[in-house]
Amino acid sequence: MEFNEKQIEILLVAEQLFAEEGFDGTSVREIAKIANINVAMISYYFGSKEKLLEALVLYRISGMQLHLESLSTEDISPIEKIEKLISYYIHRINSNRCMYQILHFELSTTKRELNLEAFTKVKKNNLILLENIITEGQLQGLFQHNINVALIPPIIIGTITHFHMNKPYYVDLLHLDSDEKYEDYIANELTKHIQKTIKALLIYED
Amino acid sequence: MEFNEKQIEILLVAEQLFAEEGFDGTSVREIAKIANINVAMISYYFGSKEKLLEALVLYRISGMQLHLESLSTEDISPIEKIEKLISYYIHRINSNRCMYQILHFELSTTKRELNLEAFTKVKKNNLILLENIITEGQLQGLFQHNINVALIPPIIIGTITHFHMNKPYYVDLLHLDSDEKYEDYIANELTKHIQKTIKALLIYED
DNA sequence: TTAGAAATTAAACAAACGTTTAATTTAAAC
DNA sequence: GTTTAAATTAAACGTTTGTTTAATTTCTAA
Repeated sequence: MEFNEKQIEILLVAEQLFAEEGFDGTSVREIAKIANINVAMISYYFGSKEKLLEALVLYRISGMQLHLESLSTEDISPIEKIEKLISYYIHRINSNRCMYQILHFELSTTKRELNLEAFTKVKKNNLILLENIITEGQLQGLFQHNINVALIPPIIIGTITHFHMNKPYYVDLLHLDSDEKYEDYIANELTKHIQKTIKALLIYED
Repeated sequence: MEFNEKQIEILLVAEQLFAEEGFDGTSVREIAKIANINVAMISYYFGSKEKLLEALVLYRISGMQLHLESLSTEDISPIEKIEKLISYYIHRINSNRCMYQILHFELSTTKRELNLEAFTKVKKNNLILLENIITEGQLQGLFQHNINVALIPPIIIGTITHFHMNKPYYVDLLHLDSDEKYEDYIANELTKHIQKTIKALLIYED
């Protein structure tokens, strides 16, 4: 599926609005107004509001796969690989914040049936990559053996997502009184915190 | 604010629907139908759909404070206190799953301005409790000192929330092919996993 | 038993919704 | 320059939305 400039403009406007106000909280007229097009263009291009959402999800997820295949073969320690993997992870969630927000809702609503196979595939691929790194670390005697690898991504994704969702609360609590400070905090403190947590979990003797 | 049986029935129906289909995805007629009342009763009792949401949030949050004041003075080790705190935490999120789902969305939407002071207060209280336990552990030489306490709740809440939101994915991945298995997994594996993670983080030497 | 308040109802309200229509403009191909 | 297809438009479509009205029933207290 390929889109022209106008279609992409509509997709981007829809993405932001869907993230901010929810799919059901966003009207096609709102999208059309901000994208500077006629309402009918949405049906004309995408068929319907719901198909617009499907197109958007597909458009974003296709570009979401981590480009980390090379990581497995890099000549650095498993610990460094974990650190790299986590910062890539965080970066991806950060740069796809709106889409994650949308998916979060769509995953838990019974209203629509989105085909999220592509998303599942991405997640499973990343899990295998993580498993490989951990196995490598275990073979080198660096990591413990009784580790539930499937529950590591939830820590990473969950923590960041929760942080984003409760932005006002953490902005207040941590005095992040500018967008720059907020972004910096995620890129530094929060990233380090998660890296440290996962490292601790891998090394910690139960 | 006190509610009679009929009002509570409406609140409970609304809670489930708001969680499943979102606030904007739920119509007052749908609520009325399931709650077996006339649509006008919602306006009659609560004023409006939006005020119904406000009432619901208030109704739930008021009963949400963890009853853990006693935990500080219990005669168990800081590690055990942390473990207890986490399982209480998880239990609370589990038994307030719908409300968390609703709050998650309402916190990140710009559509409505909910007064969530009460919720913030609960969170801040729990943070203080956590800080006290960690300080106690540090004084006993059990925990490290360079710990960002404010970032510990996000790990706990974020991980569980993420797990719930991606239920279909984890049901498939972990073969949790019945509701009982799913609940058991949260109460056992996932809870232990989070406890282990936090303990590791507190003990791990950077 | 009766008066008054509270609860409940069906119907109507205007506004907003997603979508379609039919007419018109723009662009591309010959 | 003409023809044909694609893009764009304003208007209208039928539903559904949250809310209000006004009439009626149920309950409560004197």
